[in-house]
Order: sequence, then structure tokens, then C-alpha cells
Amino acid sequence: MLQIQLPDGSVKEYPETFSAIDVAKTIGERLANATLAAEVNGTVVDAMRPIAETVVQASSLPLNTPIALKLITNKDPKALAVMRHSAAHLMARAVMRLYPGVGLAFGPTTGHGFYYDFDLDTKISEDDFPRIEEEMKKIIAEAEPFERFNATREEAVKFCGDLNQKLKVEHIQTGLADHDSLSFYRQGEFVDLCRGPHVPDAGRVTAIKLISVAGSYWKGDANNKQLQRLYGTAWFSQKDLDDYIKQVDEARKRDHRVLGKQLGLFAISNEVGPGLCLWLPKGASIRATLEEFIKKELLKRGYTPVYSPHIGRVEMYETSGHFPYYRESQFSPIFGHDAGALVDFWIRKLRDHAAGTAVFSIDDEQKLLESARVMGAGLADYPIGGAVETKIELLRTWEKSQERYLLKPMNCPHHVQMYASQQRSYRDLPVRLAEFGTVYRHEKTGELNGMLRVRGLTQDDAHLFCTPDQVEEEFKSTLELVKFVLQSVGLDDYRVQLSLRDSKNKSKYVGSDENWDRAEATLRKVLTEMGLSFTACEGEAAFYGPKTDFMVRDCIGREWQLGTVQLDFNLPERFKLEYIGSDNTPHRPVMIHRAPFGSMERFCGMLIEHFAGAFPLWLAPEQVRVLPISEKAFDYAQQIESRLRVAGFRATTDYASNRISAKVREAQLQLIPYMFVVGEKEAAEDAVDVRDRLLGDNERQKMKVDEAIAKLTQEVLERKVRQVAKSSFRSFDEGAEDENAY
RNA sequence: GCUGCUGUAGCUCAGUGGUAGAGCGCGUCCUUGGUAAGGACGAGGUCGUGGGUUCAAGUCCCACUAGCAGCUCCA
Repeated sequence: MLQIQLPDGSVKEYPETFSAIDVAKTIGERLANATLAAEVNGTVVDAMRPIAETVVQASSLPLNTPIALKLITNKDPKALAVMRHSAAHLMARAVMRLYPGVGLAFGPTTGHGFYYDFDLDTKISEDDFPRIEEEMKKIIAEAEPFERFNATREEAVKFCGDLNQKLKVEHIQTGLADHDSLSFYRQGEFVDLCRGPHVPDAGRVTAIKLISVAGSYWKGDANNKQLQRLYGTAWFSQKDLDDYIKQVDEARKRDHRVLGKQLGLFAISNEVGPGLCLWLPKGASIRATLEEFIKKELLKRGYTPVYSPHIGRVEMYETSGHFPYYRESQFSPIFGHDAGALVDFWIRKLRDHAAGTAVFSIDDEQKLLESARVMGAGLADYPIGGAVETKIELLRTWEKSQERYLLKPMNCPHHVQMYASQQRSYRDLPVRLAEFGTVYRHEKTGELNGMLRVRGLTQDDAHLFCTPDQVEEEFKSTLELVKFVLQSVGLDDYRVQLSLRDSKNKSKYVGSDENWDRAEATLRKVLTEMGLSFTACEGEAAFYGPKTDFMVRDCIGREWQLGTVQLDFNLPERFKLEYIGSDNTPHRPVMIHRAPFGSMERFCGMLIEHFAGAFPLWLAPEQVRVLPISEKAFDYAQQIESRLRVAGFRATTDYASNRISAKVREAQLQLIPYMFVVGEKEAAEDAVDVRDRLLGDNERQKMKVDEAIAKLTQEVLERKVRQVAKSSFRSFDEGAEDENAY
């Protein structure tokens, strides 16, 4: 007999052959019908498999200890993930019926649904969705069971080979090389290599919808074959599905690119260039307010503002290691000599030739030399056909004698030079240099996205130089700053990701073991002490040091990576930074990079979506609009506007010859927080009729002008966030599957 | 960068190989009003760019360019 412990703590005995479904049936038929999967000793498994079998597989606990069993019903997000994975199988089965000979890749779940990658020559388009969905619904109606069976590796290879599933064969032979036994799931005529688990039968898959089709790469590698990825979503009920679709529409409505245009916040002009953001007056106002806010905070916290130029010598970036390592995502260097780009290209060709990745003939060489001469670069000693190393050396020497600048891809080296511009004593540390530094990165065209991914961006950057002893305190203060800043703009739902080095492969990282161990322990300690919830990710650190990233959840449940705090052992080393310690000998400082917003572009883009364009009073580009009822009130309206401006408010007056209701509507659509309606009555008593955008016509308040200004001033001071469109929607990210696990 | 889709008035978009349309916005005039759209008239277009097919191209084909979705990437 099986000893089963149910979630309420009770232990019961069941026959050895019992499955979770059988257990559910002993409790009730309705429960059995609602049961989609089971959790056995904490692992999610098929509800229809004998429990004993899943225990052996799931853990090696002896059979005589009670087995913890939890029935996973259609109320549980875990069941949703299982059902979505089953839906992916149904979709693959439908596609196979409609497109014979299709190759199958992977079909995992995602936060909101599932996808399956297909190797298929015929292009699937959205027009094909209805027939695929129809086929899926047919399969659901047939409600055939999911049957699991195991095979040895050899059997599995032969099996998939017989089905002509080449990608599956390859995956078994490479990705799953360490698995002796592999599981398959049969669903009618459809059989797929799969770890499971699945719902008991196809009929349990309820509300489904295909979402989109897009290209993807086999095993995520851009060098591999391109596949067609079909996205779908699945929910427990049509209502959930409808809610989800509504939610997607909601997200689309708050798209910062749409709102940015509608509200006149920013623009991207083709003439200026892709990925180059133009901050229009209203967007600039939001940014300026945020910058002022940060600047004040930084002064309070002992930072010193600095400025640096937008370009720097290529040599500096060679020292820092950023050039040519990140060459692909940088704008090309600015050369002082016409032949600069030519010689630069030439050196790369020689290097590629030496590495055997490209052919560089003597003929090519002669042509380049001739061109260089025409351009006025001497290079008289260049030995055509000579040793590659000598030639590179000669070209490098020429190059170094010329001016070469890079548009700065980051601010660090500039700040490093500021640190190095003076001799430093331990008494001077920490040095905290802050700058809204604009940097340029040549992101690939397909990666640009509104303000979220741009080519020119301004980081709210700062670099802290401190002694190893000060790391703890400095790290803590930077985290507190990020926390404070996020809270001030009403973002209070976030988690921290702590990225540590890969302890098994330490050679990838610079800096001593001792420093790393100490730093990692410090970060962990500080995060714990501050009570921040964090997930530690080994192997995610930058090569130069451990880091923490703030993952912020917005009001419709999407997660954004914003602020970052990073430790750096590398740059102080490369630039040989020093300070004189109390022992009167030179020491190497530790550097901390930090940016609470990340970049102004990304942060503002995110805020637009978070607030859906309806910024809180302190951030709103236009805080008050004065609305005169008729021409008779124009003079008074003008007075009110200037009084508001004197009090520090961003206010305008609507002098259009429209009716008041049209002006109100216009201001509502522009998401202006307050309207001051003024007519002859108000003018007579030095008052305004305050219309709050959120309360509308119901709670209008007639107030004395001074009183109204005082009320708004207080709201700005508190940086009150009065409205964020709340949503009950949460994605079930935790249900997403690891694609490589099969 | 890859795959697919898209590019028509300031914005959102119709447009069937035969000489360009709507709504909103904008301008002028009328209207002077009390909290989400008052009325009339008017201006506004190299149909993304360059080639090709055709008697004829916004429409069909090719290339480029930009945007969107996804992939890949993000110091």
C-alpha cells in the first residue's frame, strides 16, 4: 500500500497502482474532473501516472515514508503551465495534420501561453490561424488521452529517425547526451519527445487562441537554421482568455510610442537618424523634473557633479578594454586623417588573414597601399608580402600618430581620468563623481525600440571610488538611493537580482579571489540587512565584478530591468588607479558604477507606460490648464496663469473660441492633472473652480486662488502618486519551462 | 543582423492597373458660452526612395530605406 500525505496533513493508504486521479476519485468525481496534474513530493507530475512511479522518478525517498501529494486543479497556476504545454502539443499535432512533413523543434510554455518552433518550408501566416485553431478544437473535442512511455537513447533516436524528426534526433544526441532514458508522450497519432507532464487528455485544454507567428533560431543560435515560431495562449476559461486579450489591448494602448506621439513627449525623426530620440518640450519637462530631483538627492548624499565631453581618444577605450571588444555596437571612430578608416580596415583584414578567417591577397595589399598614398598617408616602409606582425605593427604605429576619437559608449573612462587627475589619499575617499552622461551605442536596427532601446542615451551615471573597506557602506548607500528613487515615482513592486561569478569557471573574471569573495559576501550581506528580496544568479556577473539589477514590475505586471549597481575591479587595474593608504603605500581603489534610472530614455519610456501617460502632478509636463469660460474672463485667466507660474507651476491658458465643455474635454484628453475654470463669478471673488482630472465634474471645488495654489504645492512636495491604473492581471512567469530540458 | 508584415494629408486609416478619399486635427469667419465634442467655409499629398513591367502604377515586380512583431544582442 502507498502511504499518502495530503496537504491538510492527513495520511491515508491507497493501492500501489493508484494515480493522483484515482486518489481524487475517492474524494469526489468533480475533483477528479478538475485535476489536471499532481505535485508529488514537490515535483509536478502527470495526474494519470501511478504515484509510485512518479516518486521513484522524482526523488529517491524510500517507499515507506508517506508521499506528499497535492492535486493540482484548474485553480492553480501550475496547472495552467501544464495545460499550456499540452496545448503546444495539440498545436503541433494540428500543424502536422495540415502541413505533412513538418519538422518539430521545441514547444515550451511562456509567461502567457506557449509556442512551438516548426521547421517548415511553407510560410505560415495569420490567415492560416483559423484553420489551425479549428483543427486544434477538433483534437480537443476528440479528448484522446496523453500517454507517456519511456525509451532508451538508442530506441529514441531510431524512433525519431523513423518519424523523420531530424531536429529531435540531433537534440537527443547533443543536448540530451547525458540522459539514458527518455520519455515520450503519445496523443492519438501524434508522438513527441517530451519530459512532461501533461494534462490527462486533450479535452482538458480549454480556451485557446493562436497569437502570432515569427522567426526563431534552432537552439536560439543565429547561425542555426531559422524556424517558424507559432505563439498561442491558453486559459482555463473563455473569460480568462478574453481578460488576457483585453490586457494585451490595454498594454498596447499605453505603448509609450503611441502616447509619446499623442501627448507630444518625444519624436524620432528619420532625418536625424534611427534610434536618436528627440525630446519634445513636454517630454523634456518630465526629464528635467526627474533630473532636478536626482541632482538634489545626489548632493545630499555626498556626490559631486562633473561634466565630460562626448568623445574620447580611441586609445583610452583600448586601455579600458571597450575597444575593439564592443566594436560591433559602437559607432565607427572619428578619424583625424582621411586614411584612418582605410588603415583601420587594413589592420582588421591582416588580423583576419592571420587568423585564417579571411583571404587577403598581395594584390589587395597593393591596392590599399596605393589608396593610402593617394590619401596622403606615407607608409613608405610597408613591406608588401612581408610578415603579418611587422605589417600590423607598422600600421598601428601610423594609426597611433593620428587622431582617432570614439563617440563615448560609456562614461566610466572619463570619470576614471578625473579620479587620476589628482593624487588621492585614503582620506579623500570615497570619491563620488556624478554626471548625466550621454553615450552612443550602435544598436543593430532590429533591436531599436522607441525610447526603450536607442542609439543615443543619457545615463544618470555616477562612479564611486573607494577603499575595499568602504565597499559595504557605499554599496548600501547606492542601494538606498535606488530604493528611494523608485519609491518616489511610485514604483514599489520590484525585486533585486544579484549576479555572482561562476564559481566553477573563475578564469573568466578579473580581480583576485579574495576581492571577489569579499565583495560577493558584502553584497549578499547588505541586501539581506536591507530586507530587499533578491535572487542570486551564479555566472551572471560581469567579467569585471558582481552586480545587482533592479527588476521593476509596472502596474500591468510587466517586469523591467532598470537601476543597476555594479562593482568593478577591472578599470582601476587597467588604468592603474591608486590612493595612498594610511600605511603610506599605494593601494588600488574599488570602483562602483551605478545608475538608478539606467537611462533617461528607457526610464521615461517605462514611466509613460506605467502611468499610461497620466503623470502625477509633480512630473506632469503641464500641471494646470486655465480655462476661461468666455472672452470676458481672458484677462483674469491670464492673471491666474502668471500667478501659477510665479508659484513654480507649469500652466497654460486655453484661449480658443470653444465652449467650456470642449476645452475641458481637450484638457482631459491631454491628461492634465488640474483645470482651473474661470468666469466672471470667479473673477469677482479672486477664486478658481478647480476641476480635478481624476474626479471630474462630480467633485469640483471653488477655491480662493491662494488656497488652490497651496493645495497643489503640497501635492507636488509630497510627490503624491494619486493614480496608477491598477490591474489584477499577473503573468504566471514561474510556470515557464526551461526550453533546453526537453 | 535574420524572418515575416507594414509605409497614402499633422494624426488614425480607406483606396478594385485608368489622374487622390474619410474622420479627427489645422486656418478663417460666425458664435461668448458654466465643466468630455457649437456652426459654416477653407487650406493641406512627389502615395517612403530608386529602378522595372505596362498605353497607363498609390495599386504588379525588384532593390534600398524606415517602422512593427518575433529571434539574436544589450559593456
